[in-house]
Amino acid sequence: MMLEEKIRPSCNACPIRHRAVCARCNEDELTMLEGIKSYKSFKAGDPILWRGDSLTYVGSVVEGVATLGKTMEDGRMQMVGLLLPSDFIGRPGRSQIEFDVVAVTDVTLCCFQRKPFEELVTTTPHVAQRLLEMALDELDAARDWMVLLGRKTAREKIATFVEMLVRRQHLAGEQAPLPTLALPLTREEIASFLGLTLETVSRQFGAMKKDGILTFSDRRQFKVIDFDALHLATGDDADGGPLV
Amino acid sequence: MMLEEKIRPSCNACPIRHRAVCARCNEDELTMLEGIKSYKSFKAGDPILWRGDSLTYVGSVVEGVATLGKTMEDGRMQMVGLLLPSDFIGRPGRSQIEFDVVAVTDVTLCCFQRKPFEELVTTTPHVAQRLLEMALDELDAARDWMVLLGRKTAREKIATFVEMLVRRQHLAGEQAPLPTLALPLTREEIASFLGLTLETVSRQFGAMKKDGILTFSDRRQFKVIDFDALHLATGDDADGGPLV
DNA sequence: AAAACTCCTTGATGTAGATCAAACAATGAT
DNA sequence: ATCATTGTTTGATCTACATCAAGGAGTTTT
Repeated sequence: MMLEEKIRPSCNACPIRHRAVCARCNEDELTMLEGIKSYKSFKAGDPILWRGDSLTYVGSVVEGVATLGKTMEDGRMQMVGLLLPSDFIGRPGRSQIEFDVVAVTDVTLCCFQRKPFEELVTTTPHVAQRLLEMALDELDAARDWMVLLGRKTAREKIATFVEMLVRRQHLAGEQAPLPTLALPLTREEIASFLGLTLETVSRQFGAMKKDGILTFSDRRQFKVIDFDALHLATGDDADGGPLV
Repeated sequence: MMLEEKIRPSCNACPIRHRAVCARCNEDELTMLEGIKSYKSFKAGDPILWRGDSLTYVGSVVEGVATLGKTMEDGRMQMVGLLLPSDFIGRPGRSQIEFDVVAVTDVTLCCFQRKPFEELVTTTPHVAQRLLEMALDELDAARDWMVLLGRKTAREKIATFVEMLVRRQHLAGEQAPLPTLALPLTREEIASFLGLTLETVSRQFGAMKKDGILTFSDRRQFKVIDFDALHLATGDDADGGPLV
């Protein structure tokens, strides 16, 4: 909730506070959206959508963390996205979803019925445009992640992942110099995001602790001590392209 | 050219034959598009766009094959997309491109000036909608490729790649049972698409030849002998989700 | 027709990270 | 308090693929 307000101040005026669509909606459109809107909650661990499920809703994360992934027949699993507050779920124009969506913490979604939502997309250029913009952002992020999966070392993967978390959580909070950050995923979940095993993730966290880049107060609570060293360890170039 | 006509018969009536936008354009829109359209050609090996280049055009591949990729500072390279005829290049709403686009064969593009094209997107819901649809398709493909990069073995990667080529080239030609297919990329380029080295690619092709799945007449010309074995080798499930 | 490329294959060796295995928290249940 | 359960660390070993190296097979250049 706070997040959306920070990103798009104009959302304050919008009863829906939905990053995707409210920024330039007029009164009629907002009323219409309000009518097809509902909030849904999921407990940590709950599946939200299963591959092949028919999509009766689209929406976005209001609170909590969910993952987007695919499991192969023999059980190998790859996460393909991390859904944090303000991220969109579902695809207007598609009746089915291709990936599994799972709540990793308690999650609240703000949902719109898909059919009427698609009506809105069809008739309202700025909504379609905003969704296109978001889809292209996600596409860039997915492609950057392909570089990570295909070419980066285990250490570079971990560093990139941590840097992404910092960047995403920084938007929400203020510019405090050394904030303690929450690690919303288990070692196993991180591993399946990075194309590694949980043991390798654990060892790399250990190494970065030893190298004075990170400290852990709790297994799921950490601080970045040396941002420069962290960035250096990502293998990305100086300016640091956008990643998720 | 033939390709677009097969995919969207309605494009026959459209002077532009541009899969992205012409399907439901009216006369005014077509005239407008015609005015900002131009064809551009590139020789095999030519860079088409470099990361960070400002995008003055958007467009799509009419003929030839191009690759989309990113090179890390130390030279490691990952391809993140293969651009075949009808594929779109560039992002309305973005002034810069995040990846390198390179012609691997001689390439012809059909280009539109970005600024006026964006005007059209802003004012014409069905164009924005069509672009959204395409972006979501690409996103699904990118995510499937993330599963490949993160979790598949070398053999599975090669099998998946070959199956994708078959699928893409099948749309163009007719349902001939055993067509000879062109391998548009070198071993090195395939390797950088699959997150492997060229030696591993070569060895895996060798193995699949020995196993009676493929035959090569030339290094760049092959036939699939055993489609079932090929699909089995991909590691994907029976129904075979869409991949590029 | 020889030289110089570029691309590909094949072999020998090395290694990052997987796999196997055991023990150690932290949490929650009885 | 004790016992499960779930997540994490750490160690020993293994292996798929990378890396290093050399030679072959087509092209293009001279």
